[in-house]
This record gives sequence, C-alpha cells and structure tokens, in this order.
Amino acid sequence: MGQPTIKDVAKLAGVSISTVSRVMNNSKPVSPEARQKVLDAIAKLDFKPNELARSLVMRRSNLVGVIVEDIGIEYMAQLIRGIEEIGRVYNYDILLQSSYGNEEALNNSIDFLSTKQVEGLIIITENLTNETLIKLRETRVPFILLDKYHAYKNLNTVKIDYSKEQYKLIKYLYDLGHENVLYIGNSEDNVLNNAKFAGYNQAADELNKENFVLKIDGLSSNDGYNIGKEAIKICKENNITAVTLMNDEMAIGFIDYCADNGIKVPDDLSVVGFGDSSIANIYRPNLTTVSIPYYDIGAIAIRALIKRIKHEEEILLDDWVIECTVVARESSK
Amino acid sequence: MGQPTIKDVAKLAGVSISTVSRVMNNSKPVSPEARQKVLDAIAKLDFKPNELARSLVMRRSNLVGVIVEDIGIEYMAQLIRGIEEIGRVYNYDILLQSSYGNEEALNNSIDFLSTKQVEGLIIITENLTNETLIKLRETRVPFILLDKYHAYKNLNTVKIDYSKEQYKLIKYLYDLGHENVLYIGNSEDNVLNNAKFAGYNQAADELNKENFVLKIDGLSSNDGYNIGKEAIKICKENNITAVTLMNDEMAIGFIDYCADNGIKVPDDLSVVGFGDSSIANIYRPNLTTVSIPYYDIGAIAIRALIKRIKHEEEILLDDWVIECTVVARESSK
DNA sequence: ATGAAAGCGCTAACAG
DNA sequence: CTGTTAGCGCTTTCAT
Repeated sequence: MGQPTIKDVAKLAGVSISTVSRVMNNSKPVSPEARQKVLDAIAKLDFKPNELARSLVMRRSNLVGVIVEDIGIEYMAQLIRGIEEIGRVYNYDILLQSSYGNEEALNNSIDFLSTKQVEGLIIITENLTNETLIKLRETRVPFILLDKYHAYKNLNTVKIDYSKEQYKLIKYLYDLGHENVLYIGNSEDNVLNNAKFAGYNQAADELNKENFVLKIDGLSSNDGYNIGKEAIKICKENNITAVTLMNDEMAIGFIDYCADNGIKVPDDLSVVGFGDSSIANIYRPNLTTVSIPYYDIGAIAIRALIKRIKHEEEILLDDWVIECTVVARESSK
Repeated sequence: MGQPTIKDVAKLAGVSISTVSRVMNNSKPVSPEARQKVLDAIAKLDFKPNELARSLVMRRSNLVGVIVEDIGIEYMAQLIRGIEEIGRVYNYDILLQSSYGNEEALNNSIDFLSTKQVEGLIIITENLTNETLIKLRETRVPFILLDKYHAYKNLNTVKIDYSKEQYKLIKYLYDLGHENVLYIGNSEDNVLNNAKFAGYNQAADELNKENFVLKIDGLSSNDGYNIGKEAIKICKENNITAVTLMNDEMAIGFIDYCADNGIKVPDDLSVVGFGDSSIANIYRPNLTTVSIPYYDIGAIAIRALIKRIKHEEEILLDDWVIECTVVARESSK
C-alpha cells in the first residue's frame, strides 16, 4: 500500500480517527495518554496528512494562483520572489502559470486555476483586456493585478507613483547643479509615459528650469543609441548637461552612442535611466537610476490578497503606493 | 451557495451524477439526448469540476513540485519556463517553492509538497546534501535534480557536457587563428571546474598548443577585473592573443580591466566568457560565449519526470546530455 | 474525552 | 445505456 492514512494511525494507536484528527489539529481536548499514543503512531508511520482531502472537506486549498506573463522577465521574477516568500509565511503555496502575453492562455489559466480551487489569484501582465477583467470578476475569486503600468481604474492594486519617482530623479539632477536637463521619453500616450513626463515637468517648473523634451518611438537600447545624434545636437544647442531616459536599456544605448562619438559620461554629460535593472550596475559607467522594489511589491500584494481571502481588514481599500529610491552611480555627477 | 457541483448539474439535467461524470470524462457511452442535456446544464451553470475532489478519488493530483533555490537567478528562471510550458502540455501544473539555499527550508518544502500530493518533484539547487538526498528517496516521489554542476552520482539527470562545451569554445579560438590561449578558471576542485579545465586541455593537446592556465578564487566580475594585471603580464610574456574565462561576469570584469589599461578587445586580445547571460549581448563589446539552453533543459526534465510518473518508457535511463552552442560576438576575432 | 457517522465533490465498480 | 452505491482521506457534528 501507499502512504499511511489517518486510519492506519488510528489503528496503530488504538483510538478512533476522530481522536487522531483532534490531536493533529488541536481542535478539541484529548487525554494526555491518547495524545501520546497518537503522536507515537504518527512518528512511527511517518504519517503526513493528505492536504487534498483536508482541503476538500475544509473548503480551503491554501493555494493561490500566480499567472505571470513571462517568468524570464527579470522584474516579474522579482515580483514572484516576494509573493512566494511571504505567501509561505501565511501557509499559502503558489500554483504558477505563464501566459506569454496570450489572452487565450491567460483565460485558460484562470479557468484551470479556479478548478484547482485556488483561493486567490495574482496576475502579473502588461496585457489585460477588459473582457478578461470581466471574466476574472465572474470567477468570484479574489485577485490582484500587478504590472508595470497600473493603469487599471477602479481596481485596488499595489502601485508606484511614477510621476513622483521621475520627479525625484530629475530633482536629484538639478540638485547636482545641472541647469538644463533633457527628457527623452516614449511617445506613446499611455499612463506610464504620461506620469513620468508629468514628473519631469513638475520638477522643471518648480525650479524654474526650461523644459527640454524629446519623444521617440521605441524603448530598447538600440532606440537609445539611434536617438543619440539628435539628442546630442539638442544638448549642444541648449547647454544641456544631463539627460534622462525612460529606462536603463535606452540609457545604455544612449551612452554607447556618446562613447562612440567622443562624449564622455559623466564628464561631458550626465545620463540617468529608470528601473535599476541588473545591468545597471555592471555596465560601465554604472548607471544612475531609480530602483523599484519589486520584491516588496510582490510581498505586499500577497499579504493584501490573503487578507482579502480571509475577509480581514482590507489593507487595499485604497491603492498601496510603494516608494522607490534614486540610486546614484557613476553615470551622473 | 458556492460553486455548482456535479449534483447541481445532474439535477438540472435530470440525470444521475454518474451520467454527468461520464460525459465530462468521456469514460463510458452516454446516449446523445442525455449527453446534450448534461452539456446544456453544464453550460447554464458554468460548472467547473472540482479538481481537488477528482484528484482525491483518482489519486492523481496532476501537480509537480518545483523547488528552486532562487527564482531571481536568471538561469533558474529559464529552467522554470521550460518546466512550466511543457508541463502544461501534459496537463501538469507547478507548485513553486524557494529554498534560498537553506537546507532546512528545502526539507520543509519537500515535506510540504508531498502532503499536497505532488506526483513528482524537480529540485533546482546548487546545494544539496546527502542527507536531503536520502530523505528525498524516502518520500518515494519521483524526482529530478537540476543544477549547474550535475555532480550527483548514480542519479539520472539532464546535464551538460561542460568539458565538451569548453573544448568547442577553445577550438573555436584556435580555429580563429590564435596560437596561444590563456585559460582563467576557478581554483576550487569541483566537477564543473575540472570538466571545463579538461576541455581546455583537450583542445590544446589535440592541436599541439601550449597550455596557459591561471586559477583564481572568485567568480565575480570583480574577480575578473582583479586578475587583469597578472593575466595581462602572462599574455605579454607568452604571446597570448586570446583569453577564456569561466563565466560571462568574470569575462566582463576582465575586459573592463583591459579597457582601463589601454588594451583593446578584440583588437589586441580576444576574450570569451561562458553561459550567455543576458548581459553578454548588451555589454560592449558583445561577448563571445557559450549559450546554454536552459529552457530546453527544463523542458526535457519535466518530460522525463512525467514519463517516470506514468511509468512509461524511461527516457532518462542514462543521463540526457544537452548540446550547447558557441555564440560568436564582438569580443573575439 | 471519545467514537460513530455523515459528508466534502468526485469516480468507478456493480447491477440492471 | 443508466442509476445506485461505495469509497478517496479527512473534519466535524452528535451522541454517549
């Protein structure tokens, strides 16, 4: 036969299965003698309760589903770390699925996980349609959405005030003594882009600086490289000594362009990124950037989800805003 | 009430629960009329079977546990991608836990996952003691170990022939026309180090080249940088034109040293790494390195595990050796 | 303090 | 082809 069951323990201990259950869960008083006999039997058989059976009767699976767009994306992996580690503290385990940005896969995962009786869902994706959102609500499983943009209205989530963070970064540059700072951003009209842009403007306005803005299409290091020529021209014409780019990859591409064209970073020009990706402190010069505490975001998200599951005091009545930090490194001075 | 159950479907369809079960699983013939009634009822109620109950009676959870040392480590995340995506094809879902290199945590995870009735276990770690291994065997749950070293004896696993891969890389350098190649390796006496070293030696010997070896303690980019002075000295004294380092990080540190000391890579010196980490093709010069197909390793591992679970033909009777590829980029010529 | 019995939602003989 | 029944391993009344 296979694993020992509660029956085997009961038989060996010479008590009923109820008594065994009681000592396992400390749910009702049991006489010291009986308890000891049960404990001995459990040890002897190396008995481990079948959580499946327990979940079935208790209607609590202690499982949360996590659907991630792609675990290979660094920040998503960090998010999962936080979710996993804190979830474990509350005795919740993670059922992991990937959607690879495919809506059908995401929908399937939601269905699948709900048949597995997950008590809650955390969805980490940058692509979520309204239909999926509706479907999600229909499942009646508590859920939390995590992404880079946090653009969902009417949904409590854990988010970052990108506007404020960009403001802090720009302020840091002005405080360093730079008079003119160029903002190179993505031209798409989305929440993230607009928020960062607003942060830049706020900083410039508050300090009575002139606004210099360059908007481009991409977000990759190549895009950063390719905008180099135009950006440098603008810098020279306007006495600009610091440039900020939307993310670390773009910043690195841009610095590469500078290096190829005899412009020294940070001596001739300070350059900063955003996101504190793993390359930021390996690349030379080490990149000044904004560090986003993804681990903490994951941790807070799972904690909030569990509270919601347990119908405890709602810690996400409002959005939970996480503070980031400006990490000053070599690329700015 | 909560989710609809098979009973609700049966009642609504006017049949017995067995019939409902039969149409759901296509396990036995059902009359077209009955089937249609059941299907309608299922659709109407949006009924989804409770997999927990199903697992309990069928004794198949369709769950595999994955214990990872740290999901934040890039190659482990890639491994998980493969495991997850292929596991899903076979209808297996992943229960994820992290051990953070802590043996007690690992042991707890093994116990915990086995109470969740996982049908198999994949453990991704670089630290595994013999005691844990014994414990693992005692659980009687099929398992597969994945790590960077694959040093476990008497265990079928998915592995890389590091000796051969290093050989291929060195051969590539000789084929490029380099006469003398310096090998900078880690001095610790372990399977991985020895294998790579053997690969270097084999290539040098086969082609009648002289062996130049430098062994150091660390593995980080700083270590690569710090060995720079000594390594360059050796290169100059021996007319060495190519250097190979144990991993990409070290290689990058070493190239940084070269850059700081007026040595141009690849013009003055070719430098290669190992592993194809994500920085390898962002760093400038882009790094020539060996690409390890972690995704495939994960995919093969889960496939093998599932076969083992189903007692099908064993595809891991012998170790499964995965081929890597040399990725030639800018840092060598 | 303890055991018998019911039942969580489902599958799988068994009988018809 | 279909319904009845007996569990899977566990928790939880309900008696005693």
